[in-house]
Amino acid sequence: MTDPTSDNTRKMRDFSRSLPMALLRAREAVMERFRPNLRANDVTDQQWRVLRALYDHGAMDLGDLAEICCLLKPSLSRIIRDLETRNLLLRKVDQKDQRRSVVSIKSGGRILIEKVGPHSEKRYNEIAKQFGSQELDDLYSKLENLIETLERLDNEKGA
Amino acid sequence: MTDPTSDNTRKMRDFSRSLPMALLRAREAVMERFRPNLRANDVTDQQWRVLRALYDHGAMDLGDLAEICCLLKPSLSRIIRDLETRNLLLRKVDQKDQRRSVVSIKSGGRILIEKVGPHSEKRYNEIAKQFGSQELDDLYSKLENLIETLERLDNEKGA
DNA sequence: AATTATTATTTAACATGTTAAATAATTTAC
DNA sequence: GTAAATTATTTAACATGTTAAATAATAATT
Repeated sequence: MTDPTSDNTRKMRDFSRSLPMALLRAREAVMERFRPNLRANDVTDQQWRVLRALYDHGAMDLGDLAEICCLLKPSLSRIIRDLETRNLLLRKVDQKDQRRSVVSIKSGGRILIEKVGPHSEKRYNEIAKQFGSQELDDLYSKLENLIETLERLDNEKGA
Repeated sequence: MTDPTSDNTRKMRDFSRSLPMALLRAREAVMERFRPNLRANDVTDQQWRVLRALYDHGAMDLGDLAEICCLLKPSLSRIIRDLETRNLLLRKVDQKDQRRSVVSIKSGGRILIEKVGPHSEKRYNEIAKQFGSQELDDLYSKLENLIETLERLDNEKGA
């Protein structure tokens, strides 16, 4: 019974059939299509998310930005410092609450988004074509449902 | 036209409606359920994947392990070093090809898996109950389809 | 058989993930 | 109004992600 492949009578789901792994693999498979374009323009995935969120939604404090970008605050803190140095965004202290920093995208950042974005759109359309727009929309909405279900559960317990 | 929220006539999909973001959020929402149990037993997500893969699939070389665990080789290299130190796995040089290292789980690792695994199963069942087993299976299979579609495309181009 | 190309893994360097603790401003309670 | 609790952000320390380059062993060429 020392052979690790020997039957352990399935008390647990097989590793390769796990939801977190499937989500991770799917994301990697998708991002593989977008990364070359990002890297060619000297932005990481996370830097892109930050700039894109500010471009789409306007100025925001760091807490909201972290939430929207799905980044932890310490990570965001470093990323903002870097992007500010590169003159892609502007940061100022909120005068109504001086704990808060509010950041907004600058023209350099906008130019970058408008250069990189359309290329990403093309890649997205390729994916939609191969996988099927219907299927893609359906997948997207199932993901949203899952997220909502899980977050609702959290809030009930947390309350 | 300096207001960043002003209409930019949708040349690009809105940031928050992006597939990579949805996949990321979904994964985070799910992992939130599993992490406390992992952390309480001193394993990171990635260390868990490695041990779990070896537990389920038996001894493997590092290349295959990286592939299965969805880890880059430099990351895996460090993780293996750490887990070996903690005596959770065994590593030896493949005598037929001395470039390769073959790793296998040790009894300490098995004990850990068998301690942590069942708890994770419970969490998984909670998710299935709330979201619906049907829905969950369907989501899972759509993810698999997406992964396959994208990887098939890669291989055609790469060839 | 020696040279070259390829393959498996590691090292190096820097960006990000993650947790806990530190800072500093604001709010609550007293 | 001041001490204590709360909130926003940063720092610190270590694990991992990511890319490029180094190492070392094998395979392919000649």
